[in-house]
Amino acid sequence: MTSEKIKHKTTFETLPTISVDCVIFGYEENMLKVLVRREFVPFQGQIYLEWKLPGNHIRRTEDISETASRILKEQTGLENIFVKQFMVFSDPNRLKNNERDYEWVKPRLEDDRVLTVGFYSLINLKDVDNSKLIEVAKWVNAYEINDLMFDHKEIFDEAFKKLRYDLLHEPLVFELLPVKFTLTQMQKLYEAIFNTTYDKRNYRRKVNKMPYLIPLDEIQTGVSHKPARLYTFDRDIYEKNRTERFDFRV
Amino acid sequence: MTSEKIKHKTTFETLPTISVDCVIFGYEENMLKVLVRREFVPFQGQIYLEWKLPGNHIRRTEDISETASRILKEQTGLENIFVKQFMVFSDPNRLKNNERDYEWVKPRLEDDRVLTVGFYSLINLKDVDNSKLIEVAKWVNAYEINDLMFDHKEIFDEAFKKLRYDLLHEPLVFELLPVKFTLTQMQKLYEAIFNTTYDKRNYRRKVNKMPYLIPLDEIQTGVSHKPARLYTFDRDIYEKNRTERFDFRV
DNA sequence: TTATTATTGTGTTGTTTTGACACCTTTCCC
DNA sequence: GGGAAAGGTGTCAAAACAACACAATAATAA
Repeated sequence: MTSEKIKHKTTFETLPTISVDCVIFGYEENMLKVLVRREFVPFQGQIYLEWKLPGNHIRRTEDISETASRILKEQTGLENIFVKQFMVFSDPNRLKNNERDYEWVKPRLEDDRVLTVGFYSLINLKDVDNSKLIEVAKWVNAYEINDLMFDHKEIFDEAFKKLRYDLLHEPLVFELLPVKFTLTQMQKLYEAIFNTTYDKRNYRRKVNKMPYLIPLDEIQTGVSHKPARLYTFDRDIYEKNRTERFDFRV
Repeated sequence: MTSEKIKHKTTFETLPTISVDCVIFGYEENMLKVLVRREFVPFQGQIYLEWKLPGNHIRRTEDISETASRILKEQTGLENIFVKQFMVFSDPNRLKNNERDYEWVKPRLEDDRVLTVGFYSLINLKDVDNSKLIEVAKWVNAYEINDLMFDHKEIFDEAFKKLRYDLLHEPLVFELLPVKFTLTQMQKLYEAIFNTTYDKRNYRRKVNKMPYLIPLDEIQTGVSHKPARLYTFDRDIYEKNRTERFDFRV
């Protein structure tokens, strides 16, 4: 029984100097959203309402992707979600730069020198059961994130940059869309991510070159305009057709 | 004096669960090279000659870029060199997958659960004074790296991938070239990195669109063919002209 | 001195891609 | 039935791309 207890302790033991912070992107109503957590921060006799990214320390027995997936499960109730590491933040003073935030976090830590690995995640918000969403969490328009605890704004900015960067190489938008979607939904998603607009005809010509974008024999229902044709993403075709770019920046 | 001694200890204190491993790229004689370190590994009565990437634990007071630069200084004697983090490797068993390597490394560690942050670095080999190069280090053709200790081959592969990936966004090749270089030198460098060939006329037309590639009024000397015109990279122009790509993968 | 070698530097053509642009068709709601 | 709000479509000029050969120039050898 003692040996069982020690083994159990190792499984859940966290490494005090390493954490994972997650930038969880979702898409809904033509808006790119990010999940933030609320905290009440007492400071000098006042209570401040603050927002931060979800995060946690890694466990001794975990790979960091497992940590990220665990955080996601805790926050949204979802499993098997796309997660990708994007950057390490390792300033020794990263938690100390704001006095208020530091006073709040210090008692929660074993060691206040914490390196964090940033992960971004992409969620189709149709899959999110809001009753499973952790009570203190909220989806915020990605373009309205302007003040977060610690260096979390910087982490968010870097994640957003990396998402755009990665879209040059991989069609990640499918992680944010339902299984069946219209071309316009996808267009508006790209527009939301890149904060730009694409000409519909040019965009349709471009995406129709994606061998893994499959037109369905179904159309939208319940819309007060001409119903759009539905499409889906074929992961097998995508994997079979992946090619590397032998290309460089001018 | 006791307080001074404690302060000194903190400055150099390393974090036992976090390290940095460096993939140092150099370019010479039309070959892309990588710096590897030799180790003699005793195992079951035999001594094995092994190669690994340079690496070290981070210090409590260091940002990981500082760690990477410190490793570079140790290995090559150089300072102010381009370094970029590319990936975190966090498998809890990453050091244990090979028994021989593990037995060698174990006594050197405080904790055998070590997360590492991979950095790649780009060096102009003309800047390297080989007398400053650490004795146990060697430059190896990047295409001939096939067996390294621990997960270092995987780290190397990922760095190489990221280098190519990043070249889609930034003209990093200038970090590998001397201040004055010929267009053909640069062409062969791109060819070495992408392991492909470019048509000279098409390549020249493409690079002549780089606003930051400055033709000099100098030509090569000491060559037994028509001397090529020299060019240089203007970082100020590059920074002024940076634009983001609103582009996605088909 | 001349010939040889090994490069450097250059333009053209056909094909493909890109950027800019407007209007008919289809559903729901009043 | 009319209006609103979309979905879906093609053309043209310009730019980019892929494929392709030979004159010019320095060092070295004969």
